[in-house]
Amino acid sequence: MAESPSYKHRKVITIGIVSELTGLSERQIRYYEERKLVFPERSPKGNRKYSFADVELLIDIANKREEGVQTFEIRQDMIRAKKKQERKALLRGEINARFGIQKDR
Amino acid sequence: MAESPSYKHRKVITIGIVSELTGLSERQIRYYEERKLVFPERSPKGNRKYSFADVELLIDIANKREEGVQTFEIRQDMIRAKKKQERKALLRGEINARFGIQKDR
DNA sequence: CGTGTAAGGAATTCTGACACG
DNA sequence: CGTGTAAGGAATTCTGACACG
Repeated sequence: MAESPSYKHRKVITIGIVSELTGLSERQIRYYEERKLVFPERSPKGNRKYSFADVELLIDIANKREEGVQTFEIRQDMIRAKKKQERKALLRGEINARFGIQKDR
Repeated sequence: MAESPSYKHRKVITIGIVSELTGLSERQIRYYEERKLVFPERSPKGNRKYSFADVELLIDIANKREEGVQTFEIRQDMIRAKKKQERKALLRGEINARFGIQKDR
């Protein structure tokens, strides 16, 4: 089953701590957002909030960047990966429609 | 097996967000620290950092407080619970010493 | 393109204290 | 005892921009 949207995906970490956790500068982190690689939430007054999943993603991005991969390519790969999993989810959905688990019985 | 010291116990949440998450005022959160109920870490310049486990603990504390339980009693209960689990850990340790898993073989 | 930096302002957090009860 | 609040300062974060390359 999918993991609960709990600890790993709750957006609660401020940019300063993300910076410590990833070794990236705040400038870099904000720039990757500008390039649509990460999507922090915002506090009422506009402060960015990240999840552990975001932190891990940023570490992956940092590694790719070290290899010289451009943000544009990283973004393409992310989009492709996402579509791929969407197709899988769709497939699962179709299967569930025929053989899926019955709720309430 | 015990959960990894990962997401749930990493101290990465600032007090403002903990306040939002728990519904407690920052004053209350700091006071419970003064009464030795929570133990946040500190960033280099002194800002408090909490874990999701701390957030859950604070919610428990808030519930107890609503029932009129004083911080002193809450603390006593926590100490008792901790000792209880230490005894269990000790017991496990003794058993492992005789029948435990061997490392390196 | 990706990142550093100085700029100015707004929001956050910290501590110690007075208040009430 | 538990919590609110005003106080003053220090650290954080934000945006838009110039710089270099």
